[in-house]
Amino acid sequence: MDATEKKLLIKAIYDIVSIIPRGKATSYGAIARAVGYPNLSRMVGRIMGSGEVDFDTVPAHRVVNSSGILSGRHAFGSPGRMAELLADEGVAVRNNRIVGWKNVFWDPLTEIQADNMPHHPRR
DNA sequence: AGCCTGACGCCGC
DNA sequence: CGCGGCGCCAGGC
Repeated sequence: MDATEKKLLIKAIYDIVSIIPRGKATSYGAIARAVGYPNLSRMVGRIMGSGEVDFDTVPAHRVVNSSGILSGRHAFGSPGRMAELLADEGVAVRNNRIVGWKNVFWDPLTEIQADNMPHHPRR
């Protein structure tokens, strides 16, 4: 993967993360699939934790692993900060894991398609 | 080039 | 549900 491709990939990832709704969360793998690189879930995590992400504009706290576990919590300053940010949005966290993960999970692929069909109800 | 690491994910037990 | 094992792949050394 050359520098140009990587740059585009990073932008695509930021775009996805930026539209994760409040009260929802998605996973590294789901983002990787949405941007067309299904095998690069690890790289999504690497980028989120690279220190280059502006947490004020990119809601990185809404990205967890496929089980709903806050695997990136150590990058938020204090240990409980990530859970705190989620709690403020109505997402409960217990033992570093999102409570009711299946219902909180927001899949970029299916949800973005729903956004493009304004004449049909979407949740 | 080889070796190790890791905000990952899937499967089996 | 937890845990280990394995596949995955970019980056750092």
